[in-house]
Amino acid sequence: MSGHALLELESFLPYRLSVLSNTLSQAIAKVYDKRFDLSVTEWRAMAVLGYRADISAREVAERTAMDKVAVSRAVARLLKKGHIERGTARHDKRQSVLRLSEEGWKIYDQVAPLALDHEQRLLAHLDVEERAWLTRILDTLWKAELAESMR
Amino acid sequence: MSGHALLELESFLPYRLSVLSNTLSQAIAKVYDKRFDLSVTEWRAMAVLGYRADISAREVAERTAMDKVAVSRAVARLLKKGHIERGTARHDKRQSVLRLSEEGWKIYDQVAPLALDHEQRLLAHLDVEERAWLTRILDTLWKAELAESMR
DNA sequence: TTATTTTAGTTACACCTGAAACCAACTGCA
DNA sequence: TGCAGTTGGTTTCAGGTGTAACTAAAATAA
Repeated sequence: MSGHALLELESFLPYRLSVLSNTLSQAIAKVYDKRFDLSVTEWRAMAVLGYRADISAREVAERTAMDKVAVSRAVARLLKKGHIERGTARHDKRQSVLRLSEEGWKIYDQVAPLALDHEQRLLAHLDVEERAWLTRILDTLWKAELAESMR
Repeated sequence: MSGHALLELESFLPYRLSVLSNTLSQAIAKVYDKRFDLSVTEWRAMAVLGYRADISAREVAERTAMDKVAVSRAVARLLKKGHIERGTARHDKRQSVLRLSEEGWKIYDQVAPLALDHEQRLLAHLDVEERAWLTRILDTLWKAELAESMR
């Protein structure tokens, strides 16, 4: 009976997720930071634009779970580097229309395989059953946390 | 055949982990930030000190997976607020010896249950089997990533 | 039509962060 | 001893970040 709540960080779920995900993200980030001078936010923006082109900054924000300020800055940097191109939506002059430039695609085509590769090397440690559980569980937790955050 | 690697962010493991863990951490962080004026790093340091007292800053860094600069700053702020106390190790005058102050314990005793509560509410969405799988899988991934980072 | 509110995106501010340089104390080895 | 290298911890600097305030355009309402 210590009289204090027992919070062991090492087994506390939010902490474990955080450490794992940060280590993971940084490991991948380091690669494209050193080799391609891309920050995490920049790469995320490029990643969604590689998957779906001609979308607005707001939609990039939604799909990357970054806030619009972060996106605005990432977009500004990517424009300056020439990795993306920006137009204006015909039906709404406020909205931008973003897409990877030819240069951008060249970088995407190098970085995306690296990222996927890292993921595969990790997943290689899990068998089929575990992967299925993981996917399902992350999905459940994500929905739960979403609901939680709306309370 | 698009000719480009298919990287769908929504199903990319590092991305999913990152979004989930950030949302989760921030949700918890918001509580103790608003109510107790504690940053994530500060709370993490307090959490390990609540679990194991009289350890050095280096050991806090290890146990929180923060780097020593972050710990140094967190410790400085916690000292100023009076939440922790600092001594010097007898056998090594460079090392600090950190522990929660009485004030610090009072805060710990309020925050720790809140954090544990949030975790419980999340875990409530998983059944016993899923929790077991999650624990095992996170453990595996963590070890895999550690090995990966040493390559 | 005009007035009000909402939305897309940028800017300003104050804070937080990591990398590298730094200092002091310790260790290992000759 | 004494010198080289390592380690614990702090400081500095250059950027990144979130919040709030802002502008312009669009949607809504009167």
